[in-house]
Amino acid sequence: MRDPVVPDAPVANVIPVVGDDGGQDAIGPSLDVRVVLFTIADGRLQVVLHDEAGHASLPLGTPAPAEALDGAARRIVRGAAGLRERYLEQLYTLSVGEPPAWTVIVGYLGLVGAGEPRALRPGGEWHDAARLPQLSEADRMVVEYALLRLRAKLGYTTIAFHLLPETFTFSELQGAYEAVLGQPLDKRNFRRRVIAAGILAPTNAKRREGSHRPAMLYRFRARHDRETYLTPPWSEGA
Amino acid sequence: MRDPVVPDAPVANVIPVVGDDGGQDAIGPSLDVRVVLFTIADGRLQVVLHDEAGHASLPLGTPAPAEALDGAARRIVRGAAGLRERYLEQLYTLSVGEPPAWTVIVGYLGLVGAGEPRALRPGGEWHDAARLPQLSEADRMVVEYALLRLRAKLGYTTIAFHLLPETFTFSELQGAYEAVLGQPLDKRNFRRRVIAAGILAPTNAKRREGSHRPAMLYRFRARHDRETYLTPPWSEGA
DNA sequence: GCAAAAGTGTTGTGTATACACCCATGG
DNA sequence: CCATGGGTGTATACACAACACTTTTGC
Repeated sequence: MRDPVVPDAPVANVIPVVGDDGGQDAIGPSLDVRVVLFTIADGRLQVVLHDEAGHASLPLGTPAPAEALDGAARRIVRGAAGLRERYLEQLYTLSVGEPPAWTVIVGYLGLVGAGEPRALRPGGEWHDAARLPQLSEADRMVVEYALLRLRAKLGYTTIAFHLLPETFTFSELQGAYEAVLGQPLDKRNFRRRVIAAGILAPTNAKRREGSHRPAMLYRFRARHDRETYLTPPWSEGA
Repeated sequence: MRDPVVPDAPVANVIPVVGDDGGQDAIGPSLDVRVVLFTIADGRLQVVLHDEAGHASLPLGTPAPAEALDGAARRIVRGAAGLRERYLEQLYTLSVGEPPAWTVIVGYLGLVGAGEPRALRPGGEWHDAARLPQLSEADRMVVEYALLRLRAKLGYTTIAFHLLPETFTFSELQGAYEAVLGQPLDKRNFRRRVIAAGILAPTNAKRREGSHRPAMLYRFRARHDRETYLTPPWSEGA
């Protein structure tokens, strides 16, 4: 039978299923929340890292007792990075290390709009997503997955708008897509699809910024289709 | 500025970002892994619940120190339910309750093929996914999200095969889709699409099981496109 | 021969792709 | 007047939905 055979659990000592005790007897893991915070600058996708003592790491923090995980992630963005995110989504949870360094890591994806202030607290720095310094195994995994999800969601959600300022030109929007996907897109087809989606509201303003025709400015028409995001209904999303 | 404004964190006391200490000083949450285990029986989508003392709950367990979360989920399926899953995927992590009952729950989605033995340990029972008994808030959320993900993934992955026996007829496959989606599908369009996807290998066998024309048996052609699943590259999937 | 499920095509409609030129402006 | 990015349309291929009848078998 050729069939997805699943290997046995690595540690596999049988721990009985607990009903609903506190579970405080065994030594628990430490828990931390890490955020992969993206923005677009100079037409390139960037990520916040904390460089300390020569090695870089994702901004992270420990949830306060009973603090919602989304709340902890928000707090990390605000506190550690000094930023205000526009979108936040839980990615994946993994368990790394051996006791007593056993840690459960909850990874988050965050987006910062190009309109917001993006100055970072000391120690934090924006890095090109394409050329990241060496990271821990765990951080690498989280970043890699964040990128995978972000790229995939460009296709079927309006997530890209959270990377832009409040009003923006078509070229900026297209540039955001290209920066995330890492490949150029056809201008006419791009416009057609975005317009067909009906998610842009034109403003009357134009942006004049060079010796060429001024560009029309648009605004994201909120229609925040939670539906298509495949995000759990209870999560607070953006 | 009409714009995804994010409310402040609920608990919002500033906890400094920790570098990489063990974090063992604050009281930690208890951690459990819960699995929403689906199968198809009698043409209906079913879920394992543990009925104890009158109220039902998802099968759950506590990860052993340093045990991978996927491993813990597998162990729960094997141990608590007495089953062997064909597919397993992490869903979401949530933090519920107040100290000292503070619990971090990692939710999993599991699939059991209709070919496998599906007898459950005492206390476990298969319930129609459409008519579940009352569950805790947390369990309800996890089940609801599992269904959402499963339905969505039917559309762009081959996940449905993990709900079927090793060989199956077209009608069984279509029935699985219909059971999960909760709506009928057109036979001809369904066949065309599945064949076009090139994921079925015909066997020579036929199934004869009534006073009507025997059906051709197919086998899933493994091509396990991890790609399309949008599952993290490090997860062990099925 | 009849009941019951298996199997099979065509047509229309919409959606995605490929592709090249004129427009408005500043200097 | 020229360099620069802004803005526009068409033709073709492909994907998806709607829809009904013939085939093979057991009884």
